Amino acid sequence: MVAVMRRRHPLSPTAGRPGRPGRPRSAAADTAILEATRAALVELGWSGLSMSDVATRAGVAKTTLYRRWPGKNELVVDAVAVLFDELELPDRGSLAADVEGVVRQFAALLERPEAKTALMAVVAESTRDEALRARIGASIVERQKRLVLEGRARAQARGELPEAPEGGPPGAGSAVDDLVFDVIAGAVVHRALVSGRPVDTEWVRRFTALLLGGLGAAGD
Amino acid sequence: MVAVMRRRHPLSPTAGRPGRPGRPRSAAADTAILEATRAALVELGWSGLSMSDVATRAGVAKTTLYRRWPGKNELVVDAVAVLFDELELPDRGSLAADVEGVVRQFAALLERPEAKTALMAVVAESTRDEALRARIGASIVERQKRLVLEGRARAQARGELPEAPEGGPPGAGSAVDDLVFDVIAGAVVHRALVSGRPVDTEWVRRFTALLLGGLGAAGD
Amino acid sequence: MVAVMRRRHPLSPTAGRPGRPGRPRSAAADTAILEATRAALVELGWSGLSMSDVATRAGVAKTTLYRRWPGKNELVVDAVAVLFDELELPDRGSLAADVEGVVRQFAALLERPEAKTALMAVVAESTRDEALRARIGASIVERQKRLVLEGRARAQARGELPEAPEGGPPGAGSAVDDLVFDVIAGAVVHRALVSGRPVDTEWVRRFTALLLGGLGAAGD
Amino acid sequence: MVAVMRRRHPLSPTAGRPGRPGRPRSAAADTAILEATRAALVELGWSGLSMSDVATRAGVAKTTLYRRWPGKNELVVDAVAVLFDELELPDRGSLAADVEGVVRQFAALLERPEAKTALMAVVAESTRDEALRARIGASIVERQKRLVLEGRARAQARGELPEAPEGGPPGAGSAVDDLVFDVIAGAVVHRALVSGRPVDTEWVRRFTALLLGGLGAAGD
DNA sequence: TGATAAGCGAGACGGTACGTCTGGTCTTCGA
DNA sequence: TCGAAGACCAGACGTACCGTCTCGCTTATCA
Repeated sequence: MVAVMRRRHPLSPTAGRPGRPGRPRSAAADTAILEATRAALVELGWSGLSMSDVATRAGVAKTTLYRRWPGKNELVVDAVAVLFDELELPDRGSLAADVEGVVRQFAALLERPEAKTALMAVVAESTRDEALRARIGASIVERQKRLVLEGRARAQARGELPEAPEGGPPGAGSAVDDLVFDVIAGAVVHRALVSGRPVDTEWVRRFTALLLGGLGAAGD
Repeated sequence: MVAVMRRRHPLSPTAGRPGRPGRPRSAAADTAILEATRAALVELGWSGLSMSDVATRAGVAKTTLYRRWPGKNELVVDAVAVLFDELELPDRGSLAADVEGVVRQFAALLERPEAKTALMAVVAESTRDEALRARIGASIVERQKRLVLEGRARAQARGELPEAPEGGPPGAGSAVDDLVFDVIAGAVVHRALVSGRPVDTEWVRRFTALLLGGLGAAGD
Repeated sequence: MVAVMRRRHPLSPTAGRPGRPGRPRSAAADTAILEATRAALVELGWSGLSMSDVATRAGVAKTTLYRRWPGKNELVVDAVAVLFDELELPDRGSLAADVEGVVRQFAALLERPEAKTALMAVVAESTRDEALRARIGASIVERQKRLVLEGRARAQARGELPEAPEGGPPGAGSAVDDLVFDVIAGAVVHRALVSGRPVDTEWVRRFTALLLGGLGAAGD
Repeated sequence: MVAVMRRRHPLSPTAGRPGRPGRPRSAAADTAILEATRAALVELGWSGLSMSDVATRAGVAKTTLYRRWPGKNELVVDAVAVLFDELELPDRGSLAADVEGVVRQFAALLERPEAKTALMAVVAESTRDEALRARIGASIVERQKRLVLEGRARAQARGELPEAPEGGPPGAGSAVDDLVFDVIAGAVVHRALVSGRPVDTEWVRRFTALLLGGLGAAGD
């Protein structure tokens, strides 16, 4: 017997079954709010962004914001999550080329000011907010990780990597997938945001070489 | 002939040569403030921390805080920087063991709640504040990077790694050092804070294998 | 064609026509704030009164204060102005008795600690703030002056004073009215607050005799 | 047997018998401080004046101020008191002319911005500070009142007024003197600062007529 | 001549209030 | 029932002054 909880802040904020009584929520408001949030992030950065300001930019009342998102953290996660929808991994013919592609995609994202300032901030907040961490995982991290899984599957199809021996669910990701993902995403983020140096061709080449060179050793 | 600039907020806030007129700054206040900051971070996290609260905890007036640090960002950097002073790398006899040691040190630090909540937050802020980035680099990043440089030098002394062919200054770090540092620090941070999974023995083993396996390939 | 200006701080702070959108201002807050202001004046005096303290006493947020009054000066003027609403001049049958009545009314007001400490202070501030002077004039001075005009009109009706020959608006007050008002109010205030002596029966008798004795001479 | 109290803040701040050990107080500092106080009053008004600012203007440390005056109130009283030393009453030949002279002297003083802003303010403060009231009385009020006493004595010498029947000390001032002083000073102050109108020739003429006309009646 | 004592500048100190801003909530009206 | 508007409480922000203190130094008197 599962009690159906009344979720006040669903991931898709406007949702709500159609047959519900009363005036339906404006879908246009959602779009305007998320756009306004990204614009505010670009202009003011994470710490300069305020809910009131977003409401004003979006031409919306503060109540409307709080009815859809519980706070600044969640709003920003949703606002930048759409940027990660654009991530794609065209087949470049070899594992090495695909890895370079992934790295460049991550790096390109991190150069967008709205992503740069927001990502680290919401991760920081998520260290004390389990629900926020889950939202980030679902909206952002999984979208990134998908690329890694795709790349691995493609390489196995090409015969560049052996088939995974383990019997987990096919799309779930093994321990090696997790490791590779942490290494790729972590290294790029650290290079770009902590070391503050460009993710340029030379660096991508070296990094890819290191990763591929080490891949065999990590599988055991 | 270099003009010595009057730094208003030096890294060591109390400094100032002794002959300066006026009542000297209380060194005890510095200690109390930094301790109070760490305590507040543990209890309230980054976003819950307020300058007023730190002042109250430290038994100090708000003016005393602002006289020494320009804002919350800088204060927190200094408060957590001392945690990185404890980092050490005992010689464990082999490169692999030393890498595992470094990884564990980083991971242990990131488990401390004051570091966990603060590090990502100040990095996020630093994306829009060049001075803050420099302060983080000097106080925190360099302290971490030192371990990598030491480990590499030790491995070279043992003959596990070839002598670096390039002629830069010995302690400065080559492109490979930078890469290795970004990979290690980035992967550990990503594992711990983004993926939200433990940096356990198994993971450390796999990661070290990957890194060492790839090291030769990245050197070119 | 007169542009209607949007007054941010009208004399009656809560005003605003009913059709205005948004939550209306709480009328109860107004009352509580003005009462709290008078209480704080009695306890702490003008210089000890602080906006924060008034807000706390009134059980109101500071923003609510500042939304209605631009500062301490204006708040205090409004808070003490209501004391002057109680001023009345019952007909005592003769000009001399009426003058004594006015004098006693003024003196009684100046014995109230909230008026004593506030009146001089806001007048002092008004020497460098034209808007404040206007507010004081409308809220306080005019209320006092009305008594003088009434007393004069009554005396004329009784035949104790000749009809005013000049043709100004009947209620506006002539130069003699102004002079008499300045003499009465000024003398009482000076006696009470500067000389620091009681406005007792003897003094009132002497003062009234002086004023009435001189009235004829001043009319030319 | 009167215990000689060690007065920490004598009226003449620099005083102190010459034989006292230690470095004597700088008399130049006194002058500079009082001048700086008047300048600050002109520029910033009473409420804008701060001890720190006065110290800076006078080229003096804050400690030096507080060693001489207990606070802003007392400092300002002393600073404006010297303006009242200039008051003089040349013999103009008749009581009426002398009264007009006194009135003009008061009015001229009240037109000086440093006096205008300071006088009412310190009187307001004095309503809750007995010592301050005494200081104002001695430094300011008595200096004004002296003119009234002189004028009365002169008129008696001329035969314009009867000799006072009472046998009090000659310079002390009778009840009528007190009344006349309160009427003159009060009316002028009220006209200038409360009503906010000029003390011009016409007003002075009318006021003097009223006062002299009423003088006989008040004496009983 | 040297000890003693006070004054002096500079500036840090613990406090308090300022007036503004933001976070979330609540209350009104009109759609 | 939603949405816009805006008032509401709470509390942090960073600044300004308050009046006191702690320095190192100077300038007097007295022994």
